[in-house]
Amino acid sequence: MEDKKNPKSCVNCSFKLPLFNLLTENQLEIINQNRCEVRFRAGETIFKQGTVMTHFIVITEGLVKAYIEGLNNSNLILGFFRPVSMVGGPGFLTDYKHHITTTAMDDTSACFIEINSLSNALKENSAFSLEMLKYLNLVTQNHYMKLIELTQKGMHGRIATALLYLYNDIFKDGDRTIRIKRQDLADLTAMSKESAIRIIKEFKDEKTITVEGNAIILNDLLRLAKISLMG
Amino acid sequence: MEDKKNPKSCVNCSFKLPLFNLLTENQLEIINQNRCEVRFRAGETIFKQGTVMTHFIVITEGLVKAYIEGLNNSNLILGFFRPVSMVGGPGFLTDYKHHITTTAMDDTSACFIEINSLSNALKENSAFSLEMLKYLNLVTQNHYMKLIELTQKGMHGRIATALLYLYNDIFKDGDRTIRIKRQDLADLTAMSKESAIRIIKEFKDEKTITVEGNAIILNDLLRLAKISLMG
DNA sequence: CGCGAGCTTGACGTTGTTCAACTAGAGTGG
DNA sequence: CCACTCTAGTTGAACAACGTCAAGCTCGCG
Repeated sequence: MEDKKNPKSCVNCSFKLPLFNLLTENQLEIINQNRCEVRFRAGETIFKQGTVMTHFIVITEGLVKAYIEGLNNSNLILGFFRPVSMVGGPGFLTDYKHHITTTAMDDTSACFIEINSLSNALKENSAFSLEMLKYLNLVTQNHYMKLIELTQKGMHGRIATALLYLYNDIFKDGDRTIRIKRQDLADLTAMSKESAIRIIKEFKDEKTITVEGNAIILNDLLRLAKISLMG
Repeated sequence: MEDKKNPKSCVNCSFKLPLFNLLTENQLEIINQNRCEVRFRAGETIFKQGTVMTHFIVITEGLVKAYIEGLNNSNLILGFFRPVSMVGGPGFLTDYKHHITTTAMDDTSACFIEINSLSNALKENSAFSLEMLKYLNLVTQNHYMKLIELTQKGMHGRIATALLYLYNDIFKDGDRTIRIKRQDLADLTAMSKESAIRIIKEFKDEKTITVEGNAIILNDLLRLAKISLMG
């Protein structure tokens, strides 16, 4: 972890989320004075479930995994985040604790926004807080989908959905390659690592995907979509 | 369904949620002018997943079931609601669609609050919108718990948790009796009706509960809590 | 070279679903 | 009053889905 000088202010930040364009220069300046930027190496924990929530985090570089630490040391991955994403948490305005853990998957930069300056901005700026409400509602829609996905689909469908999610939202850089560890794929789809491996092998044997170590190439997106719908 | 006269205004409503005490008399009056109260008979649908979301609903009487209509005609019950509860939905400020279906379990009264008057109040009143953010975050905490519950526990644990939820939150009227249909218990715990029946029978055989038709008496709360933690 | 982390595989047991049949009770119409 | 029907509950047997355990593998790295 390395602290960065603050060459730029939130006011003219090039990583600014659209959401923050609703703030006045003055409001941004106050947020700017109460933030810091931190770099994480791959594998490091950014914040941990159960700890006190003092900051909102905005990912400005790298790749982050967000997961719930559940029962018997098994995790449920809620999703991955690329720049520029806000990673808050439902502790805000409630118990001010983190309810999830986030770790860096690649070397990652995150902007830590102090929570009080954020809630002040929300109090002062109603357009901003309505956008925040909208954001939370989108998150909730995702949770609904995830609940149905994980409770009503078989393993093939869940893996197919996960692969398409990773392809569409996380590794959307032109080619059809995604990179993920087997354990992470299992934690994303709520199954055992061995089961995830077996499904991946089936997809490989039927040429739907090609596997090269941690890289998975999606050959047949249509077939994956079909399996995802109900496999 | 029977329309009620409007003898009272939101301003002095006795069913008002604490949240709404943050509004000024004027703001409440505007909401009052754009609301209506509707009675539903047991079994009737209050609003249905997929339809346009024009109103927020506040339950003032009765009992309501909220569920996601998932795959293959199977539902996932998110929870039950007693007066006084707000039942919104993540369509607010996003796609303005209902993402869940709600039905009346008993004869039920609901206050329909027009969405524009609500979002105007949110725009004007920052304390109100911060409380709304808080409310949404609490809902999200619940979704996290539900995700872990449904993906990481066995059937015994899920049924025990469901029984305790119904006892603590929905049927908290002194005695230890809850009332629920087997199919609803299955939809609440993401299992088949037959499986729910079998677990209930096991609990009955070991005297943890007593069953009389749709009524279930929880004899051994401690044991249920233990099973709920990891059964 | 040896070590450790992640990957892979097979055998096996458990968990949970499906299907089909049967039961009980509540309403309905003759 | 009796058939009839509909819904909800119940049960067992067969089956499928999924997890666990144990072993062996690969590969990068010190």
